[in-house]
Amino acid sequence: MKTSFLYLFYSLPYLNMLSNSSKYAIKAVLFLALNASEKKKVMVKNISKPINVPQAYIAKLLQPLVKEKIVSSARGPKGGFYLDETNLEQPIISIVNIIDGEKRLNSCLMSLKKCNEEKPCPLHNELSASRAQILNNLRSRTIKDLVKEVKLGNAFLPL
Amino acid sequence: MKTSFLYLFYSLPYLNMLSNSSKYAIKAVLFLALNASEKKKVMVKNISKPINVPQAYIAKLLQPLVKEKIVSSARGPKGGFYLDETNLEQPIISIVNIIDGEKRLNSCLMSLKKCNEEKPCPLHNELSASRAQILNNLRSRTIKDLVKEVKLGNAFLPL
DNA sequence: AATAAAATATGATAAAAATCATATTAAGGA
DNA sequence: TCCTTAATATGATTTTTATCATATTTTATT
Repeated sequence: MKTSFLYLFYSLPYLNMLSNSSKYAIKAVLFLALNASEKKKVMVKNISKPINVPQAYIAKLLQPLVKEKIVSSARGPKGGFYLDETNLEQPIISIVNIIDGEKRLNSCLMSLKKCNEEKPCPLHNELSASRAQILNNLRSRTIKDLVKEVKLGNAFLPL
Repeated sequence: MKTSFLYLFYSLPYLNMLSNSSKYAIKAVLFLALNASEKKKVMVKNISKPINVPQAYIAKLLQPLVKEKIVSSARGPKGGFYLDETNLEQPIISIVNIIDGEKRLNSCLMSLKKCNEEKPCPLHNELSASRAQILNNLRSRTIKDLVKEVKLGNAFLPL
């Protein structure tokens, strides 16, 4: 069945739900989940290369994630980043919320400032169903879930 | 069937294929296609309100579209914007190419500067299939097609 | 012809996102 | 204890995107 172009069109508003920074952060976290452990910490430079994000940039993105306990780290020699069990249980959405702030994902899809639950814009209800679905995914899936899916075999890791 | 979160994850790189400006422009053009004609031109201020984009902003976006014959216009009293038959036959992608430039849609999905056809990045081939599909849609569908679909009845117009 | 209404052209400003640089702090190993 | 390694904190810079402002040109109408 041919996908309706309208589908694409309607999805336009979603195309900015995540910032580049969030995407980078997700990539980095997934990379750590797959390649690091408490016994095998990974340094920023060894993260930035494979996921292809400038070192100083990804380093900065990792800071708040460490502070909010999405990622673990250790300084000094033998130091680096990794995920512990608790980290792995965090939902994907927390990464986005930390990097982009809560507002972005929750604001009006049409960027209509005056639009809100009480006074919804024309599209609010129609769109919010599919948005809710996306949000739900981000909320209910943990990093671990993501790792599981990757390992199960759809298999290639987008870096 | 539950959508794999991986699907979402893999689609991350696409989330920036279009700029906001392009989306605004597409909205404006579709709005004109549905509401204007040579006999019933629409002024910028009457476009900007319903599609909810600042007047000066959408005015600026319309200029290059007029110059490239995606949109028609007339100055002075009774002037305004509209689409003629030729305009309606233009593919959606031309809007994007004019507003964002050709580069954006064609550059590496992972924003890898060194990546190109000869020296593709690890993801290039996997991703390029689905990208090709999107591009193909944008290339093969005209504004008229879009209007037709809207009128046929999936029906609501996202403004 | 004069007037007014519209697009057009141009550029200034603001805001956000991305990137770079550097000094500081903590930890391990000699 | 001292040195080195690595994260951390901070902030500066650059680039891109979005927005605003204003003067100019064209055209219909009177």
